Amino acid sequence: MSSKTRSTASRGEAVRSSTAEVYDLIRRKILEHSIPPATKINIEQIAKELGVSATPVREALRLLQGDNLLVATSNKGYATTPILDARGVRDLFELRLLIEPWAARTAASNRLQNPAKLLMEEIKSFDATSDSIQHSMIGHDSRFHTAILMSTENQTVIQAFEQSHCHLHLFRMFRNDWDWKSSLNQHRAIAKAIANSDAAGAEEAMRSHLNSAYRGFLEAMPKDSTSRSISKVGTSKLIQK
Amino acid sequence: MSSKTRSTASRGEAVRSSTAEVYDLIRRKILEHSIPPATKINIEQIAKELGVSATPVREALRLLQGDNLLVATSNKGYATTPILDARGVRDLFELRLLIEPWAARTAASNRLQNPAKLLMEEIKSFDATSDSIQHSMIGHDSRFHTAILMSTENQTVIQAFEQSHCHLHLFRMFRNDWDWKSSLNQHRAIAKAIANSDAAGAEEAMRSHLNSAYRGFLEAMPKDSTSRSISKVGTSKLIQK
DNA sequence: TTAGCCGTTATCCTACATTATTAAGAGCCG
DNA sequence: CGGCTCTTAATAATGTAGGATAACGGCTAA
Repeated sequence: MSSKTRSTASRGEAVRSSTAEVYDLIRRKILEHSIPPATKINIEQIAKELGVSATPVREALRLLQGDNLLVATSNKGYATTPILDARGVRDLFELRLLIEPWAARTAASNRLQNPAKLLMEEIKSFDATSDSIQHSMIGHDSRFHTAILMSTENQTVIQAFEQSHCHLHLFRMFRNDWDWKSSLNQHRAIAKAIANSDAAGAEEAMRSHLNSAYRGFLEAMPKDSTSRSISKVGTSKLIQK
Repeated sequence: MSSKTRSTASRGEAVRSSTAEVYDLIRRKILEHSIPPATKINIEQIAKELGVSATPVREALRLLQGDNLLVATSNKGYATTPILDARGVRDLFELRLLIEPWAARTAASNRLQNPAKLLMEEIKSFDATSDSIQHSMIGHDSRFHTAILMSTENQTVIQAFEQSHCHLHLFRMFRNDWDWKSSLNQHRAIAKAIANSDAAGAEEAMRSHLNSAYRGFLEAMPKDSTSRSISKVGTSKLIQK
């Protein structure tokens, strides 16, 4: 309580509310996979670790529930979303096949803000950093597909796609025996078609890329569907500044 | 034998929390157009009228914010989403053109749960009730398109589409000079193609229907884009049991 | 082993305090 | 006298603290 932490910070820096701070932190933790799927979230614990009351934490959790990043159960609290089952993967790729080939076509047709340069740089920068394949591959994949989608500048479609959190869910089922070299080649083909303003080629390259990825995930899927329980996080710090 | 209102209601009826109750009510109010667009929401007022504290109201509003039904501004509160501008309408119809023709095709291919019968009944029941064109037409339109989408049974796509709240936004710009007879005929064509399991025909009928609707909305759009202010609701009861 | 009781824990809600925004009015200058 | 700014009070959002209720886990006893 020494100097006023909150009042009159009106020097341009936005006064970030407690709720927004908690929201950003937990959202980041989930998307960075610091919190495993189907993990219970303890309100008090987060409140204590962040030094805030329970109410802003609860509001942040409600926001994350609306974002499809948490599921809430009455009188039981919140948990991260579970691993996708076979049907969920199928539904997700069906959505991707509806949106992303169109996005690639649109990107190729966009001569003013053609994202090809950005895509090439993204592909190049991936080759360099290859320490942890899982993180770097999904990270690259996410940035690559997002860049194409963004270039459409259709906020409605972008929002509809992002709320599916496809890269979060796919990361969770990622196997180390993934054929990432093949994926990278497909990315190159897509980027080249976009660079050449080859709309039909970009659309088709994206479609075949998604089909190939779907087949890969199907093969890697566990056959048993008995992983439904909510695991409780132990004494480990769930949130750390 | 205690007459506690909340405890031991375990006769199958779910014990609905205050937050869920507030959420359902306000959500319904918005989707039923009882609350105009760009209208400020007063927390205390709702809390008082529902006889609950402010906290569950705030949680419900956060959920609605996550649903894209409210927008929040720091230290200023919540308001319903504003009227779509020309770009918003364009983005929205682009999303519809990505999803709905596919949904119509899928519905036509679905021989087990073909929704044609349901669609025909929906069209028939519309002809009867024609007192308030605006409500009945958009209501019918919403049910018709939703039924087709639902028959795909793809929860991911359904969710992505519904979070756009297209019928809410389109209702708000609806004009009474709308050519609803033409729309109804297009619905008949779509339903017939689905009934005949004509996948290509259903897809094309839906596409041309959406194109036609988009042109209609473009013509009806106000040319000035100066309606940006947030109107405050007066002394009228915003929420009524 | 299993059913039932009981203490613990965490969620959920209420009540209150604090902070920020908004609107109205007084004072000042042109 | 009119318009502007600054001040101030009312209003509403945001955060804290604590109590009531439901779920969970371990215990005892049949």
